[in-house]
Amino acid sequence: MTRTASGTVDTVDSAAAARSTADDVTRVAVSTVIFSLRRDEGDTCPSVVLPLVRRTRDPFEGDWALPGGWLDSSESLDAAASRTLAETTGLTPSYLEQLYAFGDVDRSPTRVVSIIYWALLRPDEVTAAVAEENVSWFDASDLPRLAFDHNEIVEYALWRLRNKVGYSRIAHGLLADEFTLADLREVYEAILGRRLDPANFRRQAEGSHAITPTDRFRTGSHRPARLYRYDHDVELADRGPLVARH
Amino acid sequence: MTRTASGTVDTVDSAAAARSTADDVTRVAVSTVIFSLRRDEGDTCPSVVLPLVRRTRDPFEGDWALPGGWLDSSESLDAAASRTLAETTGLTPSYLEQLYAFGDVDRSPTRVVSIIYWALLRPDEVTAAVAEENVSWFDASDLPRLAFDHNEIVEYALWRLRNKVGYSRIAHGLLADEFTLADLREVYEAILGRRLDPANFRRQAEGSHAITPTDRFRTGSHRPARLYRYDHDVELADRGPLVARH
DNA sequence: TCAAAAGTGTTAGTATTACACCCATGC
DNA sequence: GCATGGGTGTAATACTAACACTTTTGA
Repeated sequence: MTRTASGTVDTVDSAAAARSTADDVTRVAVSTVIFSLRRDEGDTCPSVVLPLVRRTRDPFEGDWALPGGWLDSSESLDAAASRTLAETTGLTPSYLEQLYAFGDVDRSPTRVVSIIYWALLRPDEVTAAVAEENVSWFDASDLPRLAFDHNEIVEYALWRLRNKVGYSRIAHGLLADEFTLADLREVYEAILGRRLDPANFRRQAEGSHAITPTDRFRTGSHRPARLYRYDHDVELADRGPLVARH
Repeated sequence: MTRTASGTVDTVDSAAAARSTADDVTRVAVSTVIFSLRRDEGDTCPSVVLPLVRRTRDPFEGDWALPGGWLDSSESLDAAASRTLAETTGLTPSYLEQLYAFGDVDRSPTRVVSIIYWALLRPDEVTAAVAEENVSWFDASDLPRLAFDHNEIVEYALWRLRNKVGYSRIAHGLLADEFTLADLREVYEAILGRRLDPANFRRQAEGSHAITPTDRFRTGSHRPARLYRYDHDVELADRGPLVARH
């Protein structure tokens, strides 16, 4: 059994073999940008927040970084994202999707290719992480200087989030099972950074057939608001052929 | 060779076993799905085609696979995609973008994480590859069984292409510098797989401010058609913050 | 009763679609 | 001339945005 070629074509095998001296190996890391929403006391609208981990060793010791870890040779990329996420933050997000592979030569002192995922957390899923050591939540629009190229990565993840909220149903990943239309609208407003007309938003949401009204209401300070839940038939279906792989 | 998984211990020879610690390292490959359009003789509309490379050794010897190669430790992912593409096919596409990272454990006999790119070729860029050995062009809708998980990868790339053509200007990457509106429309029709109204398409294209009319015409069998070219100011700007990195 | 959020109605503007029609050229 | 694709006009429809208005609750 020849152990040389496997990835793609083999016309470059000899060159690759010559290069693959032990410490020349490029390692593969997996990290995740986790988004959630937090509403500050008596605030106009919630803001996008994400958890970061303080580095305890070089390089970038003391700096904040995305949660992650090394890819284990016996697990898939998706599994590595879930595992490293749980290990570093204790979180198990409801929504997890690959974002991009970053592999510039100088993005780390040693050669590291990082497969980045992004995740969404419902408000009830957030509790786990607040107790963890070395984990802290930051406002996405007000980040410190992060380790490696992680500032750039978060910017890209935010761009994807804002884009995807326009044509997909990912707001689901940031809401509890039951929610009012105002809750849903606030998710969109927080991500898009602008107010939306309640009347028009209601019509769009109801017309999309992505949500179904329940017969329950949330009572509160004013007129009770009807609670809705997502149609599970409609969710996803915007990630293409890849979702069928699991 | 029909060896499937790497787990059958009794069939592994001693040399391979001796290397098995080194093989615990996951290697990184880079491959590319290259799309172009080909119009068959007297045909209704062009079809999407892509070049594949025949494997000359195990695993999947004799099968067709995506062009690619190993990531060199001294080059970025983008550079590796360009380099391996040129080495295996002689092509230098005008459009090249990362697609997805595939890393399931059993996608190859040895552990390989493949960073997949996708590319678009203008008709004038195609010539280089037809002369290469072991390279052949296939209709995207009629592929043979490919090596590894490359069938799945091509499906995903096609999905991305069809999606992106809806909100982006990537048709640019499949056309020569100057083109008629019928040329442009045919690109969309080939990718989307349906006919478009010429009148409405014209208005949309002209109203998008992505193209500018020249004062030249293409003369042919009927009334001459005005030639257009793309506004270079407008192109791209749909890949988010990542494009600024080069 | 009043403030405020829930929810409904209406209208203007804009984009999409379908299709009728004229124009210019090669044969 | 006439067939064919290039190019223009137009009406119907659907979607979007703006905003006036009614309803229902807690205080």
